[in-house]
Amino acid sequence: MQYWLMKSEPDTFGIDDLKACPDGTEHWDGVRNYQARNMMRDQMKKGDRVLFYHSACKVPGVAGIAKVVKEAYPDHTAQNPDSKYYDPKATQDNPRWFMVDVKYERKLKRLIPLSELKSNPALEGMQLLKKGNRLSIMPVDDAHWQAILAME
DNA sequence: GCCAACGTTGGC
DNA sequence: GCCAACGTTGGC
Repeated sequence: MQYWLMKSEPDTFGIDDLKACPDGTEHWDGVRNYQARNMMRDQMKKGDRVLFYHSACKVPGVAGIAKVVKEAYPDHTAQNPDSKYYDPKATQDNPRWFMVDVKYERKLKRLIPLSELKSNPALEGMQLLKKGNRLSIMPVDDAHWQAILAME
């Protein structure tokens, strides 16, 4: 079992939006970065748990927990010319982009702001906190997972 | 294969 | 809205 962190912009799709989905489950479409895609496609397994992170908003931080309920399959939005995630290079034979399904588990008791994560010595070295980090999906160490939940 | 130009992410 | 960091594109 692996822990992950996945970023989403709450103005577009936040933890409450996931919660509101049928069965609390939604496909994680729109990943258009190769590193993130590879991790999602090759390493994310059913049952893995995910920190749902709110990015590009007033108070960025960890908002809740979700879990992977379906492993990677082609991201069909890449083949839809009307989608903002359309990629003309994606085809049926070579879908190029993938997604997983995640299911809402719970919101944290409070949103844990990035500023607090940064000042927690237990989280030193965490990928999220590294300068210039722009990956929307990244693995989280067991110890870091525990340390974050201890901040609730 | 190099690298400049450009686009995007995301914190502040 | 600014800007640093990074990824991608495309000319050469």
